[in-house]
Amino acid sequence: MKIHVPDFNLEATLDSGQVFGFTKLENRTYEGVIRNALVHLSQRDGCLTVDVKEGKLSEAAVQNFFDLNHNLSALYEILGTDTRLARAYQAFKGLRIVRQDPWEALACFIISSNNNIKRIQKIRANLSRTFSVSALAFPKPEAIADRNEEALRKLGLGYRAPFLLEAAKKVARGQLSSNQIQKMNYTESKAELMRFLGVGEKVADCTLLFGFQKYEAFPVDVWIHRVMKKLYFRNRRVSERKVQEFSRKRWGQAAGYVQQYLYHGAKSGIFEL
DNA sequence: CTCCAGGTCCAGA
DNA sequence: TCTGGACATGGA
Repeated sequence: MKIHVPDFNLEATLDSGQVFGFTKLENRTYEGVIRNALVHLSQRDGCLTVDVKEGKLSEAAVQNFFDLNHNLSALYEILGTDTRLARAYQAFKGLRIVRQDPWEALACFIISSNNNIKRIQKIRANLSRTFSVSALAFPKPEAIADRNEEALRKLGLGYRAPFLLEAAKKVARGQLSSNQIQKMNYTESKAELMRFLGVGEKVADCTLLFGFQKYEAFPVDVWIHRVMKKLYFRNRRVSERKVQEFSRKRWGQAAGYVQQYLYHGAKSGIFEL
């Protein structure tokens, strides 16, 4: 399958820490799962090649997964007119926020707390290999809910094992209905997610942004804290809470996208932290 | 050995 | 409301 993508950056999208299930193979090809289909992905200029290895996948599903129908002109207006953000715009134009499965987003970001990307990817792979029907697909909540804490600890979950187990049970039981969250506004849905043990502000924001397309969410992790402190607070001491309030007020419905460009920029070194 | 990683929880001001 | 320390695990 070949898709014309005039405004898309596959590498920035998959390498910016929003998904943990894609691995880079040789010659800039990515392997991963989109809506239960195993795919290989590569991009040459304005053409995205989707090689479906297993399962079925429509072009519309790919468009949906990569948020390709989202007009980013409002975002580009912000990035292009703020001199502090211009570098991220130049470097990553076409980076899009993937529409992940909500349960996978919740689970992976529970795992992400006080952890590093390599280990998050590894733990996710361990979960898929051990509990899922197909090797690279993220396991259903039921498949994890049936296990015990010790089984999860063996996969490297550490002290997060009970968090993931409880989350899986609640979701499997239908206590986190995606439809329900989808209908709630940002504040309500965030409070609902934060009822889960192991889900604080940051994990809730990531889940809402990456799993529920609540674009006003602005996850503040150590990198965002650092880069925002430098760019907008003259390197003066500022709390995560203040950074979040400032950013959500300044960027509104584009906050989540701005955050993703800032995060990838901070980690790539373009802001010289 | 110490420090850190897309934080969160808990206790004590 | 805000701050400091503990927390599994593994790599640097």
